[in-house]
Amino acid sequence: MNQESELHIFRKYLQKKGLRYTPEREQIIKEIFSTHDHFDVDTLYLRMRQKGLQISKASIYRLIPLLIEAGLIEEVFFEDGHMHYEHIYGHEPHCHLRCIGCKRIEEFRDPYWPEMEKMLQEKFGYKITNYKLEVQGLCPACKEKQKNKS
Amino acid sequence: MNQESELHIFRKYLQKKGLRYTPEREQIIKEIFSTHDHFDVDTLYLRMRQKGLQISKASIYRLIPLLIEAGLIEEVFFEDGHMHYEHIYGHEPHCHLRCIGCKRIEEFRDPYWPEMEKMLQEKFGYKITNYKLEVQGLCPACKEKQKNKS
DNA sequence: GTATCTGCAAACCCTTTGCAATAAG
DNA sequence: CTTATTGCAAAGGGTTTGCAGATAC
Repeated sequence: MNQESELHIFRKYLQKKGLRYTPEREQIIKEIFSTHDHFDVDTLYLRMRQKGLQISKASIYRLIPLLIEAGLIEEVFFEDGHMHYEHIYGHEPHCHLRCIGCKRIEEFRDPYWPEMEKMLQEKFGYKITNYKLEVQGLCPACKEKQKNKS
Repeated sequence: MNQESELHIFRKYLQKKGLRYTPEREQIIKEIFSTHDHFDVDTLYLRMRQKGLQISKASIYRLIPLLIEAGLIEEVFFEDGHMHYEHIYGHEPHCHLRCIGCKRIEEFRDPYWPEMEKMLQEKFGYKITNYKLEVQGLCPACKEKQKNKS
């Protein structure tokens, strides 16, 4: 939950891989974990520029696979022509409910997952590493708007 | 399940929208529904070329949003830099279990979905239109391979 | 007849990559 | 000192689009 932990985990990951801890990487990670929100490369880049941090997009793009492998972030969905990411370290596993009208995203816990996971392991013999549940629909406000149109 | 139905549904959709039913569109749809598999634009395009059908990629790209809106196909995942689609008309709703090793995909039914849907509708007030559950892991064969490596 | 559709090629946009200079360990 | 990293700009690759001719209705 606090920034030290993510940086610490990432440093250990870099060490194990023989990679280097640079000021650029530190700044990017701090920026990513400064909010609890999903992010995409462009938004992150602009956010950093606005704060006067001079980081190239290339460095962000090159960092992302490392953060994923280190278990700190993951791809959540591809939309509007680009990938969106979210933190996973320090977050309860959760699913997304997205409004197709206003693009709002609600998060919720999947109470059935433990049973489902067991079922999949038994039935298919897989070692499960990851799951992603995404539900789409119309939020109350957009539902209302749509009703008024028709 | 049979090709007439998809074409029929699509014709009705076009009519309602004031759009046109062309030989090109018919050929693309027939090709898409000639298998039960997922597909992507490039593979579909090459498959059609090999059969001697002269269709431009642009026509495929322009048709896809219509097929989605008509409820015949849907985006399943973005991988290797491009989108993958699957039929939904005439198919039971199902989820995907993908092996991160060999990229194999198993399909399964989610027995908990009806309850989950009800829960989401009650808790968030959404009108649910769509859901997508994707599980990743290692299939038995790839699990074995990985064990031997370490 | 009129508006949509087609194929082509160019444009677009996100992402990756080659390179030379820099810096971490 | 050695090897990874940076920023830049160019290349890559999937997808979209402008256009002029063709065609569904």
